[in-house]
Amino acid sequence: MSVSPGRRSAAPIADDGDGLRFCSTCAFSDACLSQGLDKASLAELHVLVEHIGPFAEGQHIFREGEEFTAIAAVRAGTVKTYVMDVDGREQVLGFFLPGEVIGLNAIHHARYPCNAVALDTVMLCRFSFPKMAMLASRLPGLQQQLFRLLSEDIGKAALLAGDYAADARMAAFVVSLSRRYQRRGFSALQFNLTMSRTDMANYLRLAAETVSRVLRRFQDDGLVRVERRALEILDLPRLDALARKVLRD
Amino acid sequence: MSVSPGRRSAAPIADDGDGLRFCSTCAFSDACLSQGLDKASLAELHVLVEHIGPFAEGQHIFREGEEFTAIAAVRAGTVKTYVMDVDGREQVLGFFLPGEVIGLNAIHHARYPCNAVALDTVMLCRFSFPKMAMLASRLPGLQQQLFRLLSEDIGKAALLAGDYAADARMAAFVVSLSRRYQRRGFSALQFNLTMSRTDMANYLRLAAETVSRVLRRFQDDGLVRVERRALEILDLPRLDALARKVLRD
DNA sequence: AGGGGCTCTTGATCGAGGTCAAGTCGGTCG
DNA sequence: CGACCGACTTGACCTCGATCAAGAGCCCCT
Repeated sequence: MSVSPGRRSAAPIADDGDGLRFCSTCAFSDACLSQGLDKASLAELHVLVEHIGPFAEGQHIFREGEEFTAIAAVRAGTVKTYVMDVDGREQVLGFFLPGEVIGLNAIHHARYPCNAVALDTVMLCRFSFPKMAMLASRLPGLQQQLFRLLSEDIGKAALLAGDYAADARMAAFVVSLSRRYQRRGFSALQFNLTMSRTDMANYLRLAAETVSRVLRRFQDDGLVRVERRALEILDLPRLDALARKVLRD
Repeated sequence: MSVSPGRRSAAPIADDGDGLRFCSTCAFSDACLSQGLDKASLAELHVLVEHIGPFAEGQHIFREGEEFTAIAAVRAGTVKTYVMDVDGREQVLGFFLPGEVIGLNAIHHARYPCNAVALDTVMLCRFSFPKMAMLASRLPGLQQQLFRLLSEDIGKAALLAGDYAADARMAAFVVSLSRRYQRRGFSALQFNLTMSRTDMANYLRLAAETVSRVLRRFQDDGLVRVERRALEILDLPRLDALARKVLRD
């Protein structure tokens, strides 16, 4: 990606006797790229991995307009992507948790169309995209997985586009985080909001004050317990119901 | 796609002496799939094309939940994609003009996540996706083009997500249509709105009344001339300026 | 400890756009 | 031709969330 990475290291491959296995340091974070691949393919994919980081809070991973060279899976921490409005206001496009892939929207113009910044200490698995594409030509499973990831992001982006009430947006956001953490093996009911209220507000297209008020109301209604950045979900079903309009599962 | 297509025909390939050429009946509509491909690749791609249609106004091309088998390039007419809200309200996701590709967001779940309906008489070029993916393995140019198309749609979807004023949304919509028509060789300054005010409103997340009022204001300000579905752009620069917040070029 | 930043919260007011209601226009059908 | 029906327009009012303003809590720093 850009100039900023801390350290780099080749990815070690562990052999557990049964054959090649994913290296423990990035096993779960690669999951979304490697789902459905056989061991031989995994090994080939693994050669492409470059572990980079740590990025400190506030450090940029790439910036709008930079040449696109690689996609990256988040291994640890949270990445925020955003663009700057014509009048200098930040527009948050998304938050990427461990296991999720950043940079997919850069393929089209061969330039990153947005900025990506670390919200806390971030570790990444970097994949050269040209090399990845070449490999995908030989590995149908990998190609398919890339198509799937890209296609998934189209839907995700459309999610926030609706004109939902502030409650529905907020609930959907919380439920989405919960599910994504759960999928990666974290607690679904207790986690930290790694982003500021302002970031959440920018993402949800609400004012920061509204985020505050809605969270307050959620707490008063016994849906969640919020204290600073720590969030506990107390009534997931009711939260789900609120989020349903947006998430449409 | 689903059960409804009218006629089907194999795609004829014309030889202009200089070698294989795209058949005239779908030359431009395939453009976005075929950009950057050499002649040999084009010929291979062409074998996959199935011309289907015409679909009459109101006829569905696919429906939410149906098994995903193919993507399709619009050859003529306009396709609207939409989903139904929990409380039965239509949410318009997009309009697809000649040359644009529908079905890309279905790859992920192997099911169409939305409905697609013809707004007027629609002709399509249908491509079996499994076959297309296989071919893409052999033709790096095609694979790249598919990645690009998918990546492009991620950005497009994010476009509407911002919290823009009604004017900006409307202007961006008109400018976007203008550019897309122009790219396909149609007039950039005079075209028909093939969708109803309600559809536009649903797409732009506005009330139909607001769409009416904004168009009225645009006309009073000398930006456009609207009469029923016919639209003429009178002051593109000023319209561009209004749209800028949204389109960010 | 005591500032001096922040992030976040809470309250008061305002406005863009939604909603409701009533009309107008154009097209279609008996 | 006239009645009807749908798409569209226009006006009056109201609501949700933005904005403005002020205060509370937390953290870092000397």
